[in-house]
Amino acid sequence: MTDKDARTRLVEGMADLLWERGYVGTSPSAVLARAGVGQGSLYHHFAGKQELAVAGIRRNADTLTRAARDALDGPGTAYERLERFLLRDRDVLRGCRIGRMTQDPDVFAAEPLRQPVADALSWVRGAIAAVIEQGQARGELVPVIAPDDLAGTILSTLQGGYVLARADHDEERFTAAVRGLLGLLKALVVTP
Amino acid sequence: MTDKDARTRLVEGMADLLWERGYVGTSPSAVLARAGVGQGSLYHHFAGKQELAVAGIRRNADTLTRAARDALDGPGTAYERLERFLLRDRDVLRGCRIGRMTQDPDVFAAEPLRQPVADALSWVRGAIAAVIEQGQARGELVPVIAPDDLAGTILSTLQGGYVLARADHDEERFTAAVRGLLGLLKALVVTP
DNA sequence: GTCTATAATCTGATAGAC
DNA sequence: GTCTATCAGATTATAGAC
Repeated sequence: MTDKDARTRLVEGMADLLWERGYVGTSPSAVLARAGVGQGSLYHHFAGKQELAVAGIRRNADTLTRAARDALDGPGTAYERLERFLLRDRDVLRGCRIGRMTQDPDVFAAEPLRQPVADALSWVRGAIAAVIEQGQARGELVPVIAPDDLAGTILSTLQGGYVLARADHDEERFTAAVRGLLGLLKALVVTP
Repeated sequence: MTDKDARTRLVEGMADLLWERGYVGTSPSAVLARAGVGQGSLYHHFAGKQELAVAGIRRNADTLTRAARDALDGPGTAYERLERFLLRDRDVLRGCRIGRMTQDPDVFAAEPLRQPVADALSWVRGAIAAVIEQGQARGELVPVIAPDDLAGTILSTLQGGYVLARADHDEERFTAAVRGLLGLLKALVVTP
């Protein structure tokens, strides 16, 4: 990590700390310590904490959307693709690096911070909805629920699963919620 | 509010600020300002910020479990009771006053802060599971999903619904997720 | 019990040397 | 570009008056 330039190390350090501690819980000095750079580099490359945080959030958003796309794309029926997405490897107790930002009061209030969070979650929701829509069009899924609504339910279950798991320090809370959701989704699968 | 004693006003002020700004985002001085009391009162009644926060979290936990019980208890089929719980009036954009605490790094790390959060969410999950179990026992719901798993899915959808709504500054994201969930739950209802 | 005064430390940012 | 030095203000807490 020390082989990269100061700017890159600052963005990576901020991205990690935003995931761990959120925006109000992250101080510029903590980022500097993690990145191993001096005060001057931060204020040379960025206007301040907020501008660096925007870059950190964008980085985390890229990681999230890439992982979602990798799981949702590829072969299989709609159910199989959703299952692959729901069961993909996750650092459950760390929570969602993007979803957690919505609880931060300063992120909620400042448009530059909130926009990339909203964009990333909307993108994932849209990708899930597309799989559902295709499944309904192909006759794999019973079309009793609007794809957008069901995509919201699926993404919400994941986001809420992180919440319950972190409350109990127990990944199983997340796994149980996903298991329940997969049970519900199976009822939509058209059996020939 | 000024007609109550300093201790009560401190707990109420802390509870409100924990909901709005979380633990790391709330300073003792902000609580003092909201409660309208001096520094001395805080450190007379509590050992410090953390002990006051424990009292604030307990207060918010009481509010949550009371509201959940009021919606889940009462007449109706299992589906009707779950629907009443899912559609109850909520201050969606403010998020869940208990669920949001799980994203706070200091709450996640400090047992005295985390325990009342875990207890409250477990209580609500158990109350939902009891309704499902009863519904399955009475033959109202198809018993294809373990009540505990499904209760986790339902509570997760709510917690995640807050996340999506706050990301977009739009209550409809929460409502859509709940609508999708109700659609899934309807498939479990036994039709005579 | 409640208040104000004080203090050590941290926060977010600027100045200016190299 | 990157660094260290510095700074005004906030944070968390203690001391002691009333």
